[in-house]
Amino acid sequence: MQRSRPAPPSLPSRPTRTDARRNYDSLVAAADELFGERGTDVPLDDVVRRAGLGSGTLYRHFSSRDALMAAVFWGRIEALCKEADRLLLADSPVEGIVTWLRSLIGLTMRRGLAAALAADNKDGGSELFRYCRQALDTAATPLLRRAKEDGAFHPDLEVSDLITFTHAIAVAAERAPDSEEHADRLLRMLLDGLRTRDKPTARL
Amino acid sequence: MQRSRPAPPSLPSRPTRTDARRNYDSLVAAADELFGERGTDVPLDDVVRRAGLGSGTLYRHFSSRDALMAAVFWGRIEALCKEADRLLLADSPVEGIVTWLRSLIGLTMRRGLAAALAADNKDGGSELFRYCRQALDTAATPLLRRAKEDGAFHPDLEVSDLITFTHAIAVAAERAPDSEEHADRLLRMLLDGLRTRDKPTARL
DNA sequence: ACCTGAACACCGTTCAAGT
DNA sequence: ACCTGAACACCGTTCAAGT
Repeated sequence: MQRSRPAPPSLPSRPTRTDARRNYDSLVAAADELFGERGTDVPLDDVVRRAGLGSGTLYRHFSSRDALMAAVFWGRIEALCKEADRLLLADSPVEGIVTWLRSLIGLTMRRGLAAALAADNKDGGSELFRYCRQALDTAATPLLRRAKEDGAFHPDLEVSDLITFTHAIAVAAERAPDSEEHADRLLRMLLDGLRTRDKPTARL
Repeated sequence: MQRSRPAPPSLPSRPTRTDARRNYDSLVAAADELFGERGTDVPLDDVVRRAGLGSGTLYRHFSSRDALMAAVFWGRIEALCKEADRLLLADSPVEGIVTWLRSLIGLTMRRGLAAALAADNKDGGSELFRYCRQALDTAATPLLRRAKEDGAFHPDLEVSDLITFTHAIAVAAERAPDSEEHADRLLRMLLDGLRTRDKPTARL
């Protein structure tokens, strides 16, 4: 049950040499800051400049913008996957997965992460993002299965589709002033159905 | 009831001079082809080259890539808006809007249009895309209102959210081999709820 | 008025020289 | 081993010269 999760295919590992590791960390820290301030499409040159390094150093450690993004976000994604494991022990299967979906939205909303992960669907997406998606899918699978076994979710629902919808919520709520509440409202509607339940009083 | 829909704020109008109009049309045609073949992020230089023109001509007619995309897609979006008007006369309010949502997915799936419209949420989005979104919102509003009056949709549901979810479906189904069916399945689940209905047999 | 294409700017990426 | 920064490539955008 404690099987370790493998690292992404090409996630650059932290170097061992002291100066190299310091540079690596500076780059990740600078990128984290700038991604937050100005979005994940900030010029890499600015990341390099804030880290006080040469541009070649960035490419030594990160083969692409995606690799840098993965290094910045991977820690948080991993934490989210661990949370999924913990939530398997929740009293209510439904509460377990809903709590997790809220956490997912909390991570992806802002920062443009949701849009990046959602857009990654297309074949052109990078290997690293596909790996992030897959890690989230894998983590959520037992949560969803448990909820299905409880009869609480549509049997045809696939994890990847559930997460895709969740990304849509994050993207949509991102612009709203009360993004938290807006996201919650959308999540509730998504789970309960945009159509009202068939009640005796409603026709059809 | 026949109120005319205003043109987008900066949608470039077709020039009157014969040679200019021919160039304009060549650019739109070339862009339409290349967007279909290689995605909407194809280099503008290639569009210019296929049209057999100078690069300055493109910028004379289209102030940005978005303006070009708008010119390419605006006709189809307008047609979709008109379809919404027609569907207001459908026998069943629910069928009316569901049919329209299917058409919307049909337009946005492939071509990366769904991703572009969805990503446009963020403030950085262009004025033209915001206009496209708004045109779709405006067209769908009476359809949704009618369905709500019929008691078929959640009263809290906003048009923009419904369309956002629909974009998510288009993005998600785009990669699937059987995209049409996949999209249909997701749409059905979205409307009916990802959670199963509360049945006497299911607990909670 | 409109068109052309060379020139410019921006940014990602590489690589020779240096530590 | 790793770092630097100049050099290169790509692509969007402008503009002087031409019709």
